[in-house]
Amino acid sequence: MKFEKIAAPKGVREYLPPESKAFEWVREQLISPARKAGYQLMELPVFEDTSLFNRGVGESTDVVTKEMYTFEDRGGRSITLRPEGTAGVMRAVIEGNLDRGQLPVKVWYSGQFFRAERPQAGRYRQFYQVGIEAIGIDDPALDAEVIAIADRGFKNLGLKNYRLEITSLGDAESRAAHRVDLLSYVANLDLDEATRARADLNPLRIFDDKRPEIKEAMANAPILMDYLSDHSRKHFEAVKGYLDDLGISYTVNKRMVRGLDYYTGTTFEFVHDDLGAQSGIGGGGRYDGLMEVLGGQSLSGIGFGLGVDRALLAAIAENTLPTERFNSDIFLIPLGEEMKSYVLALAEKIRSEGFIAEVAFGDRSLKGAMKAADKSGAKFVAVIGGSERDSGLVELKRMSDGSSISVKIGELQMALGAR
RNA sequence: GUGGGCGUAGCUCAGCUGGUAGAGCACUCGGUUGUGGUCCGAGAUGUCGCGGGUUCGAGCCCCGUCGCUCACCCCA
Repeated sequence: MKFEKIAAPKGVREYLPPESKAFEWVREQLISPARKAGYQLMELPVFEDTSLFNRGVGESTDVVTKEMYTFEDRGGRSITLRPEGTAGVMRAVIEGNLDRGQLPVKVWYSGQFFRAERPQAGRYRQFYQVGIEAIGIDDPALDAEVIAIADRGFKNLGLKNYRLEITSLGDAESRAAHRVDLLSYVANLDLDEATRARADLNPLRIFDDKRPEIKEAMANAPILMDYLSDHSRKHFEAVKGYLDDLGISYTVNKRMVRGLDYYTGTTFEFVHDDLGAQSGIGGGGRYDGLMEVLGGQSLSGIGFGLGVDRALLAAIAENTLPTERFNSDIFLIPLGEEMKSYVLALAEKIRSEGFIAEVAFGDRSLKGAMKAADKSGAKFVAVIGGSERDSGLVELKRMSDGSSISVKIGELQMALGAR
């Protein structure tokens, strides 16, 4: 009987050893600046009530209209695999009453997100993001710190070929004024059907079109930044000032568009130059109406999401990954069946001292076991047979140069630490 | 969802104008008594993505399909 193989679902990105080590490292570099800034972990479900995203992310967004993994569960509830992180965090903050305590609420998260898009380089149906949210304080200094935390993560990775673009999408008042003028401008353009449909959903989208003829047509379109209210303008100027003081370089992109409806005010994007079409490695911004829309208080918030998969691709492109591979400290080879139990116990003891100890399994020849030890990258090897057990002495062999010393079995841990 | 490119051993690939599959690396074992990385020898591994067609005969040609990949779109 031969069974057919089952492949992974389309578009998922998996990280297997040895590559998983690089993934783990990248994720840690990206999130450690948030921990150091006092952000605390929030561990959330990967699926939520569908209406959370419909309302939170926005009915007009592509994410909601055509990219969500939505299904009915056994209780007849409509469930969606989370396509982004902010809506879920806000839901949990409201539900857990975190907004009733000390503000700002500062949390970080890490995990998988899901969008049913056509996969391509750097774009997967299940992808990994780390992110932070700071909720409840509307202070431009906080905006600057949030951006600085993201930037620090990328710097931790050793990345250089990326840039930070910022803009302000203004408050509701600024946007309403702009929208009127933009709609009438776009109405006079000669657009194809698909583009017209996108324009009707959200006219800002047309700013993001990559086709030269569209870019040209939009050259004289009204820019949101020219419609900012006094409050929005002052806030944005202050953010830029803080970034300057922090020595974080940026360019103001007046035509930046974000695909999630909740963004307001300060909005930013990190773009890497070596990644092909999917070049955004992180992005975020302020979302002033979101909590209220989700049934909570009217509090402002700001946060970001960083793409772990893409950051890893960027680190590979810039060749900044650390080169050391997985190494155990010692590889123990039991000689014969009767020594296995003794060696398993010895391995446990060595591990309890904080060392990484592996055991040779299977009844292979000593030569085969030595090969396995070599491939494991172990720094030391010890062969343990009856004579070692009886004498209490073992040859501790250093794999890098083949030298060995005789040590007492009971003092193996000390020898590992010393050498 | 729309296009382009590609699908041969675990990996990277070769396969002449169609004659029923190969290399390198990796893997396993061995080169005599309990010690790896080099070297030598031996071995295992493929429904040539899948289905159909043309042909005496298809990995090579045709059609379809699935998958991967890149781009559009969108975004992390």
